Amino acid sequence: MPQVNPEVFHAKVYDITRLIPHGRVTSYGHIARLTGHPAHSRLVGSALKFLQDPDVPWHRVISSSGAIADRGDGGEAAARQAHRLTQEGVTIIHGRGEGVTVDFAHPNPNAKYRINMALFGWFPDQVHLEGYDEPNDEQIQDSDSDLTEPSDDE
DNA sequence: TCGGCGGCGTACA
DNA sequence: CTGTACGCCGCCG
Repeated sequence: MPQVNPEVFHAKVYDITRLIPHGRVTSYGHIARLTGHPAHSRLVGSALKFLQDPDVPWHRVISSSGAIADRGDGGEAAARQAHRLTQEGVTIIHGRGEGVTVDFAHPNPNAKYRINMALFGWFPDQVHLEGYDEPNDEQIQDSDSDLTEPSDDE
């Protein structure tokens, strides 16, 4: 397994996220798999967290359980995410039934938003990324040819 | 060096 | 269904 190149990994996460179709959702874990690092699901969330590029539809990435991840901020972030998805036509299951009107302006901290993954899930086995050698492989080539140097300078 | 802590995921009770 | 326990791995104190 190649080491994780943070910059490449983040770039891949953003590129893959950009490929999620309008009105569909996928999971952190699936994006991690598509980057070639299936065990880095948490890093996917981390990458999306400090995301600033408005061109990346971060709101289309949810937990594999179909629930919108709770950021522990009083439910505001999750509410925003649910709201944006609603605007895309994604049905948010809120509480006891589908199509329940949600007051996104006053999110309930205990509110949990779920999505029917069978309907809106987008889980391609593979995606084509431009600018990378191989979809599932980022071979560390000459980028770090400093192996002649022992790591004593750090 | 160590120990928590994540926009997680899976397995079980 | 909910709650707990781990594994995961980079980051930060």
